[in-house]
Amino acid sequence: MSVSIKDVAREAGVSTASVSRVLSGKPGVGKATEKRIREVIKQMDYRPNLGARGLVQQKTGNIAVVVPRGSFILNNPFFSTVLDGIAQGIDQTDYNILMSFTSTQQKKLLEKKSVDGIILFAPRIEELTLESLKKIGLPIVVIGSYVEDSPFPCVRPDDEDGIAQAVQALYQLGHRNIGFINGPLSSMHSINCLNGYTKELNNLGLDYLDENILELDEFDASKATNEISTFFKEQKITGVVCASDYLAVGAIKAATTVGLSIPEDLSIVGADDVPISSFITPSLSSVHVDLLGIGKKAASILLDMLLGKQIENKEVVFKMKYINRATTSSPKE
Amino acid sequence: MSVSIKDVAREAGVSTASVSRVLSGKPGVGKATEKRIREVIKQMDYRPNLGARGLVQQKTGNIAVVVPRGSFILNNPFFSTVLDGIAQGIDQTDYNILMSFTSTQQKKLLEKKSVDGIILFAPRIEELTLESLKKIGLPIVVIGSYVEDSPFPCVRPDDEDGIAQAVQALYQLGHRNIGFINGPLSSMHSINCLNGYTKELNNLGLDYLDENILELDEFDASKATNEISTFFKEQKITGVVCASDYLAVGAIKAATTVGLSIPEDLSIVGADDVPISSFITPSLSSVHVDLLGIGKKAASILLDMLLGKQIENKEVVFKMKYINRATTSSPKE
DNA sequence: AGAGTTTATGTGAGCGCTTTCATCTGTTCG
DNA sequence: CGAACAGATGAAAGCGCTCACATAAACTCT
Repeated sequence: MSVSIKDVAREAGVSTASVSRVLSGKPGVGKATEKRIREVIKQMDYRPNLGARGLVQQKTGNIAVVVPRGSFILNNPFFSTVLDGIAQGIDQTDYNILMSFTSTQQKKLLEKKSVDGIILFAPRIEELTLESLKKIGLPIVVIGSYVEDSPFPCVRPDDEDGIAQAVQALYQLGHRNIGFINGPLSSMHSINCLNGYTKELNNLGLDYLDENILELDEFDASKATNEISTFFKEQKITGVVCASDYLAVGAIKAATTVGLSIPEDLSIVGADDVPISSFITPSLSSVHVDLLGIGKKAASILLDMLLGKQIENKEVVFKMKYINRATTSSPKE
Repeated sequence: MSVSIKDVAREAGVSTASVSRVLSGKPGVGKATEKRIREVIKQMDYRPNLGARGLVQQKTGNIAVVVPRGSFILNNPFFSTVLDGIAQGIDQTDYNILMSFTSTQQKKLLEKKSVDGIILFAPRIEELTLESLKKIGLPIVVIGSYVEDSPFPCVRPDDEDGIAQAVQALYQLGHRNIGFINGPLSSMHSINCLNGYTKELNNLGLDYLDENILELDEFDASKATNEISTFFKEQKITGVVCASDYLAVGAIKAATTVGLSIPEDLSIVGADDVPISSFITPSLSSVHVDLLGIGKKAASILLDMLLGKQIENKEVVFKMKYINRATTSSPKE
């Protein structure tokens, strides 16, 4: 049995109330008493039991970060960078991050009362999910997918504009036949990217060709190298933009496989500008977005909600910016 | 105010004790009563308050995963893959993962009573840390760095043997002048790697040359490309093994920068075989280890400790295995 | 100096739950 | 048919903490 507030109180010759006051920095304790209490606390190595505190204060001190199941997302730097941002965002608070991986664990968390709020990584939110989320009755911030009538604030990159920038960048380099490798349209991100691609094509007066688009089942291109290879063989595109850096890395590999050299034969642009992108060979042209900032923002919104503040912006969109690196160049004559 | 066990009890016309019994699957509740209680629970959408339960049961239901501060580690696939393993390991239990980033947050977690056990990612454990860890008095499993007299079980890859395998692989390809790019020797991992390198050189009857070794300040080679470039320019090595895949990616970039082509002019081997390694261009030869397994094992050990079981193996070492890919070949004549 | 005010401290209830113990009912069996 | 027992249920204590309230002590001001 570890030392409790009672033990400290007894040892210091005061009531538990006074100890509690010192602990939570509340006023109403004499200088001398406070000093003595602090000494006893340190000397006895006393640590407050958060569960008990939570019980009376009606909060847990935890916020859940829930991510879709599967090693893919965990390994995805998009996720880890945003998570890092979240961590930084709550660093100065008393909150802890409770990780939750959907499927089994989501239930655990959400079917019990163990968090005060939730940050949800969601590629997409369906009606059904939305309903059950509402039922939870906790502050929720969504990262990634804005849903029209969602009551939950959302923070996400401006994918649509990002992809548009990528298309435009290729156009300005002289490309006229620009392909697009997308993730599954079941994800909002893919939908936004596709919109960006289509719109910008339109803006530039380029033809939209179905065969220039490859839609993969997953964002993890490692499984799709073959598909991408085939895609490249059949197309006469000179540049391709990808809905994520992961996809772009897969594209590089596939292109190499079919004997295309980059960027001479094919220009490739990624999206999200994950840290390693600038770093692989050849370094990847991509569309940068402040992932760390997204995490921080999500955290700060949730924190505000937890404080009961009214959230003005239901949707915070982070601007993206094209970064030119070594996978892009003007097309060969 | 949300619905509590009392509300359920009242609604079902029983005592809270019975509801509690049903909840925790304890015997002693009649068939009919149980059914009624379950219905009421569902109908009222009742969820037990874990904090309150923890209070009486003297546990929190959380285990902490503490990682060193800094985006690097978070972005490191080594970490995320192991974390995934941990998550899988506790998936079937009632435990939740509380993330903790050292510096600020470690304190939060450890200076309060909010977890039952800890999984600690530690590049190295110093005397001082060891002492304070002991004081915590919680079950702790360390990932990464075994310390001689540590009372805590440790699970880690067999870096020493892994690097040795890499050196040997290069040797068998015909390399006789084999370099080594290491992380900071402040980390046990680096020390083990260095040992493996040195020993294997010795085994093979190769000369150990100080100038063939580059020791970087960080494991994040993105910042060290220059250093690596310089290193390559000055050396006449034909092959180099790196203490991690990240370092290897940096080495590829650096080599390219100084005009070395891979693997013709220089063979490169990584370590840890992180998912993306097989995937970059050229695909990276590396030393594979079951990172997911490491995570699972760490979780299962901690779970055992939490159950009060005696841990037999204070140290679990995962075998590594060299994987030959595209960054290695026989040296040019 | 006495009423009023501030400041320091203690008391005790109660947060939502589990668990021990007592009670009550119905069975079994000699 | 009554003792003995097993199973179902409830009453109540208490986990460690906070907080509203009561009390006591020390000032302030006219």
